[in-house]
Amino acid sequence: MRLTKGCKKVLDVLESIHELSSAQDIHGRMRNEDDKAPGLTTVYRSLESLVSEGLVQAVDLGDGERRYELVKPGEHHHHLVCESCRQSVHLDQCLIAELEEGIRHKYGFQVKGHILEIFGICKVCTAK
Amino acid sequence: MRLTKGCKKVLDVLESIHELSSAQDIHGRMRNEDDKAPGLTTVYRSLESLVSEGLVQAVDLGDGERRYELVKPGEHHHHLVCESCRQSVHLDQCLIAELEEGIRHKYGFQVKGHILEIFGICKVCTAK
DNA sequence: ATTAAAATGAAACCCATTTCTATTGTGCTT
DNA sequence: AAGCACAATAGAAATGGGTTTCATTTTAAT
Ligand SMILES: [Mn+2]
Ligand SMILES: [Mn+2]
Ligand SMILES: [Zn+2]
Ligand SMILES: [Zn+2]
Repeated sequence: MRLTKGCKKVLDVLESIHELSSAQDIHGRMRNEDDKAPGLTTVYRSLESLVSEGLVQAVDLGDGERRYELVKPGEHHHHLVCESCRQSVHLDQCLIAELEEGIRHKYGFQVKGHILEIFGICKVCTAK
Repeated sequence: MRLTKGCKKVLDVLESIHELSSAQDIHGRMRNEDDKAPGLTTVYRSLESLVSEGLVQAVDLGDGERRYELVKPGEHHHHLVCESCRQSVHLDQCLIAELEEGIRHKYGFQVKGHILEIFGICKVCTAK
């Protein structure tokens, strides 16, 4: 599968941001610097492709607005999301992968995926 | 805080189900057995109270529809959700609680809460 | 019984996402 | 170069869960 023009623009934005961004954030940025950038529908479609390609991960923070970010191809990670400043710490390793074997043994359950996000107050905000 | 009539009806339904149910599920059930059961708004409000009382937990499976279930007061747990039959295994202990101390040490991040759900194929569905 | 506070239901509203339809762009064939 | 088939796109409209608003009904307190 090929990267369409829309996908490339979305990738550009994601490369320049490096924070979790919603589809609308991304679309807004694109439209800021170029009035005739792809429409919102195309952004959604591009994100869908990029996610299934493993170049981007979708993150669900439970607030009804999915966020996206670049990841190392095929990998994923989780976050410590600060409820005060909304910044997040991007964890370097998945805490769940190592549990999969145990879960399969104990419950006969084949793990295919998971959601994990941790909320709280970050170091900076605690200091204030 | 007192349990209103609406809350009690919602609790009744949740006691009788013992599976993750959406607000609309719950409302539907209530309306099935009683045409003039509380409206959907009241169901949402009741769930909100019950959650903040710690009697019910809200579960986010990332599909935009929150589910609810009774829990031991003040406790919470996570699930292995089967993508084939949609049933879930209710885990007996939280896998994250024990990591909190480490996270605080390593990142200076005070953990307040988290989302964790695991998806895959359950034992029964694998057998088929 | 009177009155204030809490709970309720119907409808309006919100907003991210999806669907639908018409249009445009791209590559390939002749 | 012109024609054709198909993928990609835009934009509007529909969807759908959830929340807000507000008038009305219940409940509790005096
Ligand atoms: Mn990240
Ligand atoms: Mn459960
Ligand atoms: Zn993970
Ligand atoms: Zn937990």
